Amino acid sequence: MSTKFNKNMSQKQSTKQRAARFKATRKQHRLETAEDYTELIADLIKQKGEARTCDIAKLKGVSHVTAIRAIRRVKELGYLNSEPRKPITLTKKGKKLAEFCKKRHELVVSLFIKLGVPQDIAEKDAEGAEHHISSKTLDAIEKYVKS
Amino acid sequence: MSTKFNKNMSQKQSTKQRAARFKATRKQHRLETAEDYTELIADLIKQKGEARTCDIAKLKGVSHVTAIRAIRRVKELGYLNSEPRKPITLTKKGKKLAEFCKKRHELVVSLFIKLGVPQDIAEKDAEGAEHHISSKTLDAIEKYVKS
DNA sequence: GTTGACATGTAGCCTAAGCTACATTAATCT
DNA sequence: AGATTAATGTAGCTTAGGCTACATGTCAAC
Repeated sequence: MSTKFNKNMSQKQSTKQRAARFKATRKQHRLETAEDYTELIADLIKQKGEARTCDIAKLKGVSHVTAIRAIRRVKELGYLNSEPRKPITLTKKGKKLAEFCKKRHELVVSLFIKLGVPQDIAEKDAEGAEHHISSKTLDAIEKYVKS
Repeated sequence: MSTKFNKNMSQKQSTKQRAARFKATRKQHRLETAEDYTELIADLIKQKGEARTCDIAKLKGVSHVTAIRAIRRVKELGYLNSEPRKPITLTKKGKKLAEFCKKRHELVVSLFIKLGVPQDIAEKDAEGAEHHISSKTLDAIEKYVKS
């Protein structure tokens, strides 16, 4: 029956679409670490002149071991340079990413604040949510925030 | 020097605050699986009358093995009942969670759409972002969406 | 009542992100 | 210079979330 056929097809389709969304979210999660560390390092360099492992670990709220290993992976992704016992620097790619992340963070926080959320909660919620905001949505947020 | 002292103190404070935000985000990530599966199961029960492992795996876009193990953990958290080779049901706690997640998802999607984001992108971005939206921020979003 | 298909379960592997405990290097302070 | 402290690195463990390959259960259709 055509009705049933169509229903089944559309169900299958929406299953696929939904699965694709979940997959995209998981992919984004794998990038979160890189984004967080890169942004943190940019901040430290701006504020202190250099980014050292122990400060990164403190800021991130993890053990220095966890930080060391995360930094190694972010390095492998090409966002930073690090040599043993030397402060960390960002590559061009890393600087770009940090800039984008900072802007995105600020826009999401601004959005929440404009909606009436208190600053501290806006910061906390933005921290997790921002990584999943695509550039199209970001554009829309920017328009609203600046209107 | 008092100035330096205060600067150090406030820096330390903000480091702690920032670390706390990251920790909260990590904690939220650990709950994401539970939220996703619970919501998915509620959907399946509503649509098909029952929730079976293989359908959950398909919807989530993972292997059935991954689904089985995730379901076991969500069960341990008290959100669902599952017995070998039987369809899964939600506990009272699970039903409540599913309801909250559904509402939250819809509100976040509505927010993005109201900001001018196309439906499909809104859905995709909401999928990842929604888990990090606190109830206070959700209230603010609700007010805006319904205004 | 067998067969075949699909659902479910088990074994065992990988990577990421977390940890503690211990080792080493560097810097600072008598 | 030697001792202390702080930073960095290594070893080795855990848990969560992925996977494939193989084993078993269930059910329907012949």
